Amino acid sequence: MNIVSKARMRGSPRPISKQRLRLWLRLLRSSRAIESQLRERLRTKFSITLPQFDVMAALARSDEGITMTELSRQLMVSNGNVTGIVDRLVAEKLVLRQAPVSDRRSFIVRLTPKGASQFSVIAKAHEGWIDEMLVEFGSVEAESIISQLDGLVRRVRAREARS
Amino acid sequence: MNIVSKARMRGSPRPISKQRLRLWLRLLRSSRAIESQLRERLRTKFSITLPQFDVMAALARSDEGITMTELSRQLMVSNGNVTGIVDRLVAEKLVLRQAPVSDRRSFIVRLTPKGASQFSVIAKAHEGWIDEMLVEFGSVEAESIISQLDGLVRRVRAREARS
DNA sequence: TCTAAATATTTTATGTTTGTAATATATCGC
DNA sequence: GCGATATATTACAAACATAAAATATTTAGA
Repeated sequence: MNIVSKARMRGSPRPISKQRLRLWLRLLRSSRAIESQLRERLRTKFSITLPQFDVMAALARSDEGITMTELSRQLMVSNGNVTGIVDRLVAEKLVLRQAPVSDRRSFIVRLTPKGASQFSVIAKAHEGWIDEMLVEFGSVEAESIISQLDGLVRRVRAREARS
Repeated sequence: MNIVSKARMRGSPRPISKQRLRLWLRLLRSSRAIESQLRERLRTKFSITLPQFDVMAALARSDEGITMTELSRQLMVSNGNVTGIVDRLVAEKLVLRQAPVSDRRSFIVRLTPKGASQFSVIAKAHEGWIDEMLVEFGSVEAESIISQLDGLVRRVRAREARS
């Protein structure tokens, strides 16, 4: 019998399910805190929204560009949604849609040269902001939490597929 | 000199700033994965949105109700936004606005009896879902991550105040 | 004390992002 | 070719952010 079960038997006010709930609330609060910082800085320093930056980051990872569906999958955002974000980036001439010859249903989205060069500047600043905000996390801690969160996401996705 | 700096000197492909960036991306991905699960379950099982649930949860923590501004602060959501969410909850008769005698600028928002009783049912299910999703986190791990995330939020808030 | 400026609280206005559902078009399997 | 599937867009409503406006309170100064 572990410490937690013993604690519950003694009527402790902190059963494991409450602790997990607290963990979730902290996870949520941290994400929101970081997101709102990023959002504000991207807006004031670079006049771009966070979702738009996220799209550009996904595109920057592959030279040939990626499809709308793949974009939606990577950003964990509905596909109907990606359309609007890409539309605005296209209007700014930061990305472009290419019709691939193989499949006329889909579009390949790519960074324009202008988009790529702007992105590299913004990404550098972005990395610096994150580095500052997460400065208390050392290498070992970071890797440990990363692997735990990966496990969490796998579990949630499996659950999702089941339902 | 620590391991990380040594690794950087040898030209390692994983400097600490990249690790922190990865940590941030995992944090974001996990939150989104959990959020989308919660959102879907709240919608299908209880016909309520996640933000509406969040508001009810904040209200449930204090019997006397709280002001719009306090609600906005706790949810980390803009105040202009809370108005709409509360409006919808008022329309459903789950919460009500009360004008306090002391300060006629503000409103106290409270759960109605109907809201309180519905919330307690939903909250129970919610806690179970979280418990399942975070099942891989034990008590010690959870507390450790919680305290690290608390530190992170403090740091981000301090940074925010400075700028 | 009394009034004007500063501050606080909320709502409204506008635009972007989000989700779900429905639709249009293209591809694939049979 | 035809039905099932895949890809993207459109339609609609909720949620979000920022900024401005409306109202109430507090503070400071004459």
